[in-house]
Amino acid sequence: MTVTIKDVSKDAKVSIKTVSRVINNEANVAEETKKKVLVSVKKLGFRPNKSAQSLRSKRSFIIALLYDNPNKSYLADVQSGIFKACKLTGYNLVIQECDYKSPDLNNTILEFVNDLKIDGLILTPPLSDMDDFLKDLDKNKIEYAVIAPSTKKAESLYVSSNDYEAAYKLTSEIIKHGHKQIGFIKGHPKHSASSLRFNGFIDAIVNHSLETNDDWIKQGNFSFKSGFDAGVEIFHSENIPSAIFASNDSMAAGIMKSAQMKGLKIPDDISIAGFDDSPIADEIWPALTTVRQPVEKMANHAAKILMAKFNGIEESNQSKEFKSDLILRESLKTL
Amino acid sequence: MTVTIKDVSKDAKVSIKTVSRVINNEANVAEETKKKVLVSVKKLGFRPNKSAQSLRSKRSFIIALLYDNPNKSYLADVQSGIFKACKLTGYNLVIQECDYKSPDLNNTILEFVNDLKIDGLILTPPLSDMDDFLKDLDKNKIEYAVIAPSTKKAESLYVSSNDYEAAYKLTSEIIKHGHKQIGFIKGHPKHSASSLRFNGFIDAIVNHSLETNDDWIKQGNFSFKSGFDAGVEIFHSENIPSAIFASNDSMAAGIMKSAQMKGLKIPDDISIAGFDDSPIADEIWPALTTVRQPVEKMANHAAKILMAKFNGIEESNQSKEFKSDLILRESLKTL
DNA sequence: CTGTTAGCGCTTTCAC
DNA sequence: GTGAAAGCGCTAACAG
Repeated sequence: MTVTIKDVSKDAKVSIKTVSRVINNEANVAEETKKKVLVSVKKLGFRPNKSAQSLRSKRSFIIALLYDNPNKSYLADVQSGIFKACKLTGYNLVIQECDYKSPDLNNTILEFVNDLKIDGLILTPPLSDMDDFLKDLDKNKIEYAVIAPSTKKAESLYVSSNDYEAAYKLTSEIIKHGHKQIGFIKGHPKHSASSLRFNGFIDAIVNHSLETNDDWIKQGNFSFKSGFDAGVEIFHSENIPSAIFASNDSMAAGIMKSAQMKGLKIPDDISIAGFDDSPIADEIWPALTTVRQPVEKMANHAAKILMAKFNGIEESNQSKEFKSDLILRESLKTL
Repeated sequence: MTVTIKDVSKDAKVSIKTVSRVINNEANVAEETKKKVLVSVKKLGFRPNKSAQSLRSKRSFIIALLYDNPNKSYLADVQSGIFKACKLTGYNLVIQECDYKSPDLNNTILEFVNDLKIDGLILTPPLSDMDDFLKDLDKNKIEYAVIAPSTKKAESLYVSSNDYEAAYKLTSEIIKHGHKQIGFIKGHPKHSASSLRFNGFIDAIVNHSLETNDDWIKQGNFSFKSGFDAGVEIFHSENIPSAIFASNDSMAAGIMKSAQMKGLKIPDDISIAGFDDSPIADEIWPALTTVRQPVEKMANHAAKILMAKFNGIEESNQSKEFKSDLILRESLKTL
């Protein structure tokens, strides 16, 4: 009925251990023998029983994606990148929603990893920054790669994006378009990207010898509503900036709504820029000038270096920082 | 080091088999004995080794979500609903991106299920409608539940939404708002929801003794661009409808853009309605009147009835149809 | 380079 | 109601 390693060994006239060696790509098998085995494998349609492999070797060929309530399109991109990496290596992908505020997060995950013999984890923000949690993983010798951590530890696997540089570049671009009075909406304070983006903005302003106005700098939390509220406040006064840079697209859309409700034309009366190039950026009118991060590629790389690591392949291109692209669209006008 | 069933049996002074009975909730264990065992389980912190269970019993306590390139926010909702159901039962969730056009879809999935001893599958459109594929699953005795199939087979597990009724209701609502000249943008022809929504629209029009105009009925494919193109065509003529109902929100956003580029005010010059209540519906301005389907709940239910089935619990509330809500927002105006 | 043996941790089978 | 024995399919450890 089901073909086992034993059947293959009989068919190929070798020991089962030799078959095992071949299917695990171990050294010390003569080319000749290997070929013989592979022929039998193919002929019989043999597929190793993962449960048996897992029971014996304590690995599952499964990796897990951990996330805590992210933006939906971000999640889909991350997941897709990881999945594609898994496809290439034959690994499978389990997903695990977490609550980063839960007191038994650590235990839940440790049990999860232990139960399924998960080979490694991929963490997304804000999990990427939970040092406690990461230490617990280290202590338990659980392999992981983090996406977009705020502090990049040389000894750990990570992928990151250049939030600071991208925000700096976008701000410079806005300035190049002739804007001198630029507002900024900050992102969620717990999210490491928020301060990076803000710093990029501020430094660009300062380096171009411009000044900021505290009335134009508002605290948001990445939600549409927080952007809308910030916009309402800003547009309430008579003295409004000529451009506003929001730390993400949802907030930028919120600002656009508040501006349009005030009767302000975009981009004629006010220019708007966002960050992320989420689906909405291109489906709103006027379309948003924004920054695109290669999220799927980043996640793909994270999965690749993770799997390379526990397969003993220490690649040279390990952890790395990815560049973002400026996407110029109609919401930004030249003054 | 790791606690096994043997350790528990020693501690509780019963046989291994009895411990096994207890952890699997089998019958024929005296209450007394059961308690004793559970105490030891807790005391020692025993967790059954899934690989061993799986090797022996050929089940994995894993279910899989299969999808083919869906809308990102739809995927996130479906996934979340399934995940929550899994949490309750202790199952794990593996995800599998598919290409429904691939000639080896069937084999890929059969191997996947067989390799991981996946206990059951959840299918999303368009996989839900691939009869070939479903037959292959049946033949191989693979359990599955489908989300939003076009034909609901009594013998299979499914969850569906009332696309037809919802489209009928939304159209009636538009008519109630005084509109007599209503355009419609169809969805992707391969997607079963497309014709249901269109039929709901047409029937509402006819039952209200109104007429349609072929120039106002366009074929789209659920993409923003297809909505935009349809809008450009419609607004190109002098004779334009007073309202347009697009089969999903992305296309509605596309129409809004084409209208606004033409200088048409929404909803003063033209009313727009969408379908799905995707994130964009509420982040665009003016906000979209649309239909909200309880996608997460549907997926949650699908997972529940699937797991109930292979755990031998034949619930009374099996397959079921979920109701949608009309969401009235600014894009629809009373004439 | 190849093979033998033992045993991972559990459930199945069958006996009592 | 309970238990003893066998063995799922594979890999680790060792021997040669």
